[in-house]
Formats: sequence, C-alpha cells, structure tokens
Amino acid sequence: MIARKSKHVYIGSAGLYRGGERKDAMTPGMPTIDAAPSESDAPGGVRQRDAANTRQCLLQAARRRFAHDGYAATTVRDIATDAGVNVALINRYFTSKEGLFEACLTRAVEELDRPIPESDTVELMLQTMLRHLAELPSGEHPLGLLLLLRSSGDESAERIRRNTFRHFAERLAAAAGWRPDDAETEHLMLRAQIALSVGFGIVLLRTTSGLEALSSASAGDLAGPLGDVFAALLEPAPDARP
Amino acid sequence: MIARKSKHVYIGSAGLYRGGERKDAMTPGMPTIDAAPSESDAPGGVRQRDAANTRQCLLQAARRRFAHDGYAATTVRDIATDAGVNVALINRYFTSKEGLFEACLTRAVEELDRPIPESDTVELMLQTMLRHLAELPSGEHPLGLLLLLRSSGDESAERIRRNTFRHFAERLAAAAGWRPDDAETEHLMLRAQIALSVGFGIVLLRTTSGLEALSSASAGDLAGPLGDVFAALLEPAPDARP
DNA sequence: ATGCTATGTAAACAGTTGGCGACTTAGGCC
DNA sequence: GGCCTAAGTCGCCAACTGTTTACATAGCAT
Repeated sequence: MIARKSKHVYIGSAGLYRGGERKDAMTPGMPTIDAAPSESDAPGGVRQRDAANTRQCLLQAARRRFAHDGYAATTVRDIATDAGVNVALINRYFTSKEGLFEACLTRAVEELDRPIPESDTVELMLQTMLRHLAELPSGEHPLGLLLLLRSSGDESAERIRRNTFRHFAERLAAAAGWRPDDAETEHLMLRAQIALSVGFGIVLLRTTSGLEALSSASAGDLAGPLGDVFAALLEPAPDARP
Repeated sequence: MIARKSKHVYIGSAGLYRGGERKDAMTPGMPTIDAAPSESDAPGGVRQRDAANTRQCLLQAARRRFAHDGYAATTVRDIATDAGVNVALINRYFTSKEGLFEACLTRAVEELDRPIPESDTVELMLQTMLRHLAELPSGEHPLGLLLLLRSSGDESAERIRRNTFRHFAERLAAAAGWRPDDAETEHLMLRAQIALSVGFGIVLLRTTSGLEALSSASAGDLAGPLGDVFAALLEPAPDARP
C-alpha cells in the first residue's frame, strides 16, 4: 500500500479551504478571493481578466497551504487549484514557488508589524500577540505567525524570518526594560524570547496537536493564562529575580 | 535560475550532521552510528553486515533529518547517505518512508515517556521538560520534542502524535490538580496545554529562529524563567483566579 | 565444498514536481 | 475594423522521489 500524498479537502471552521477538485467547480470563471464560488460565474462563462485579483487569489491560497501544510509539502498545483487559476501564472507573477512563499512571508510580516504605537508596553505586545493567536472577525485563523514557522530553506526567505523574530524579540525585551549593552538587563532578552516562544508554541499546537481545549479556545480564554505568563516572565517581580 | 533543493551540510553544535556527500567518505565501510567515521574502516575495506546496526544508523539519521528539516523536505536518499547505507534498505527494514518516520516517532515517544515516577508533580514535569529542551550529555540536542512537531500527514503517525500530546497534557493538568469531569478544575486543562505549548515553542524557536540568547541557553539558563512560567500557569495563585 | 539465507548493492521504474516556451485570447486604443 | 499588449492556457520536460526488482556476496550450517 502506497501512502499517496493526501489531496485533502479542508473544511476549516469558516471554510478555510474549499474542496480539492476546485477546477471542476470553478473554471472557467473568475478566480474569487474568498468563500464559495460566486453565483455569477456560469460554468460556460467567459474568463475575466484581472491581474491584481488573480495575484491576490494566489497569495491567499498560498498562505493557507504554506501555513497549514508547510512549504515542502505543498505543490504549486495545489495552490493554483485552490486559487482557481492556471499553474503557470504562479511563475508569471511570482517568478517561482520560492518567490510566492517570500511574498506570503513579506505580507505576513507587514500584517504583524502594522500596529506600532511608538511606545511599546508589555501589555500592548501581549494584546497584539493575542490578536494574532485567535480568530479573526472573518472567522479565519490568522496565518501570519504560522507562516513564520514554515521554513522554505531558501536563503532570502530565511533571512526575513530571522529578522522578524529578532525584531519582535527586541521590541518585547525593550518593552520589559531591556537596554542594549546593558548587562544588568541582559536576562530580559532571554525572557522576551521565551515569551515569544509561548505565542508561537500556542499557535502551532492550536493548529496541529489536536488538543481540544487549546484549539477551540477563544482570545478571551487565552487572555488570562497568557497574561499570567507574560507577567511572570517580563514584569519585574516584587522579590528580585536574576 | 532554478532554486534547487539545498543539499545542505549540517555542522551542528556538536556535529549534528557530517558533510553532505557522506557516500564518498564512508562507503564501503561499516555504517557507524555516531560521530566521526571510526578509524578502523579502511576505504577499500570489506562491507560488514550487521542488520541491527544499520537499522540503528538509519533511525538515527532519520531522526535528525526529520526533526530538523521536516518530513516532506527530507528524502530517503538524504537519510541513506547520512547513515552511510544503501537507499533500498530503508524499505527493507521499515517498509516505507512513512514506516521509518513512524519508527522514529515511536522511539521518541518512548524516550519522552520513560521516567514516570508514579506521582507526577508540576515540579517534576518541569524538570522533565527542561531535560528535553537542553543539551544531552553527549552534546546533541534532544530531538524527541522536535519530531513531535513534524507531521507526516500519515494517519497512523498523526494518531501517535495526537495521543502523545493528549497524554502529556493530561499528566501535566492532573499534576496541577485537574480532575476529569470536574468543571471546577476545567480551566487547568487549558493552562496545562499552554504550558506544553511553551516547551514546544521553545524547542522550535531554539532550532529554527536564530534567536541567539534562546538557542544558546543552557538548561540552567532556562530553568528560572520556565519555572516562573509553570508556576504562573499551574500553581494555585494566592488570589483566586478563574 | 555445497547450498541457503540474511544482508547489501545497483539499476531502473513509475509517478510527481517545478518550471518553461509556444500559443491563444480578451480588451482597450487608434 | 485592425492592432497591440497584457493575461491566461496548454503541453512538455528534465529532474527528483519513493519504491521495486534483479543481482551479488558474506557468513553459516551441513
């Protein structure tokens, strides 16, 4: 018995994925960014042309696949099918599979880094993390953090990843009082990185461990425990702690 | 320019991997389980036969590859080359790539579950986790936790993964006072799963994020912060916490 | 030695994958 | 209309991947 690659059909909480053999259902219509195929695209209809839209569709589909299955496990054909788009267009718009992944990563980093309220506090960073752990208003899980964990092996993508990690670690550490070259506060960097680990660990186990309580927890459910963790790690304790 | 699969050369902290083109250096000698090729295997020497040994070599090499690169990204030829063994032997001894992965997973679970001191305490679980986060006496990083995060997509392997997660979550939760079907202690399950996330998050970021402080931290360095986290999550706080 | 089996080797196979080049066509502009 | 370019399609390929098959041989019992 050969364990063939699973062409799984995702039925996420809010329809993360539509069925596998999208091609039959979609083409030749206009690629749609989200949810069910729009009513308007008749099966025999005319393929409309909209470069920006197809680009977005590809990005969206790629984000989901990459985040969920990892880089190596997803094929460009998977992505194209999900997006309801011809495979060759991936290379047209993103040069290569690596290019597409890098585009996903870049967009994810932008999303994660958007709210920079100048003065960081541990509390604010905690809320940002919470927002990216839990469900979006649209009902979809945020994929940015997850994407950051899916390495492609490509050098330039890897650099983006590492820079992002370092950037957030430093922001978090700084919010907790860490200052560069200050040996006195050096331990805070490690603690900030551990705090970061918590977030990534949660997002990973939420999506891949099958732990019921964790994967179904809402932002509100996580707020309490996660607040305790951040406080224990980064808030100066009453009794001095090396 | 085609982004070819990187046949990287691992030079781990304690020589996790030896160079990529092992075949030239190793064959035809006896496959060796660890470290540098033993002095005794002359290049023109006779290939010795030792099924148990080659099995172990394959397992070891597979563990490293799977844990480090993920299931999909590692090829059976990679593993065979690392182990200094013919590719076909993977299928002989483990039926398939999936079988080999499952064997790795099973062994990892055994290692993780070894010390069951009957009565679990949060403190003991913390120490167990610490032991699997930090370096082994041999100088190698423990790969068990990491392997648990690398899904193969195979149904039976996935079941092992999930059962292991659930098992440890319940052990940890129980150690903190959780009792099945006791709504009063239900919140402890979520907290235990978050505590688990911390461990997995750390092991993941230690190996893939390039965060210096974290990846070079010793068990002793982690003990303090991690102890704080576990305490904040699982030790009953003086002021009641829902 | 003779045979037998466990072990190991080499080559090939069938399916998949990412990428590319030649082609078609929609839609705007003159 | 005629033309042009961007957008999309189609078929192919070379490389790679997991697996199998046919073959070689070491070690051992007889």
